[in-house]
Amino acid sequence: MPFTIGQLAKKVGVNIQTVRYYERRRLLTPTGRKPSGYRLYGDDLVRRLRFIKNAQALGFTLREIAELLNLRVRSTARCGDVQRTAQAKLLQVEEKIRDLQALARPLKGLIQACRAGQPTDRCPILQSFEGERRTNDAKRNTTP
Amino acid sequence: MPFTIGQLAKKVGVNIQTVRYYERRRLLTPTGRKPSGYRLYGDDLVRRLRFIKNAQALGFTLREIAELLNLRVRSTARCGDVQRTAQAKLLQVEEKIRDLQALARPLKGLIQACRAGQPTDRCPILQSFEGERRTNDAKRNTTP
DNA sequence: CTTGACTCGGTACTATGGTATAGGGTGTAG
DNA sequence: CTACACCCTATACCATAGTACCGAGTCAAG
Repeated sequence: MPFTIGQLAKKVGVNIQTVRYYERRRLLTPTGRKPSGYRLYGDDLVRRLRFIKNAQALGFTLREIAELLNLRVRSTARCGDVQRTAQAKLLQVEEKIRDLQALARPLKGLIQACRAGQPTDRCPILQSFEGERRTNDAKRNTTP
Repeated sequence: MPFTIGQLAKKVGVNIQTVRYYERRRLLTPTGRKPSGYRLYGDDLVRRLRFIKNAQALGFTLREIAELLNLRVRSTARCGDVQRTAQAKLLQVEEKIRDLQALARPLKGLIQACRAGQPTDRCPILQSFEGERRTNDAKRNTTP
């Protein structure tokens, strides 16, 4: 019992055009087509679409999301590639987690300060992550 | 010993145009100006600019970043606002952390599988976050 | 067998976050 | 005092991610 693009879009809460856009970007290929040409989707594609939207909210670009989705061990060959990519993504993810934890701290402090009626001078948020790491951003060109 | 826009941009590794763009967006006001009109920046603005770039990599929009940067307890008045915003941001941050941890798990599994030479059928990443929460996205219009 | 909701592909438009370029002024070392 | 690197404003342009609209075909209920 597969469903149409409109039903998929409604289930996940995205625009129909967006679904078609992801198809052009090779992120979300329909399970099949009706003879009429209508796209047909199964539940796995609901999960995939949700993944895309969630990953986006974490600061991954569509290009990076495609990379994540293509990660799997097909055979012993190409395993080096997969391992390298997965390792790189893992480092990226772990850094994001650290940064978010650093950001959570002053937010908690702020909530405390409010409760205590203690004015906090300057901006306490700035104390969170001051590093100059700049790990991210697939879009940066390394040789300008 | 404040410095000019070019030096600021170089310190943080962003384009000069970008710094001016953030100024237009009211995210980064120079400390002062020379009589000639040259913008002048201090070390606090280096930190602020780094914050902006880091927060962006975590999936916050410039609008959200401005909100974060304006969070501080000025007086006992307006404290309700601050507390509410900080609380909302904290929840958002904590959800991002959970999602990233969920994403880290299959990445680790993948690296293990590679080492063991165990092919993983299908895409193991998809198992990470399947929820339909959709907390994020300040840009969604609530009434379409 | 018509009507209304849905879908098709294609093209055009939008918002966000930048980046480039033009035309002119500033600052300092030689 | 001039050459060169830097800065100014302003405007134009770009990529990414999405959205809207068009004319035409599809599908199911009445």
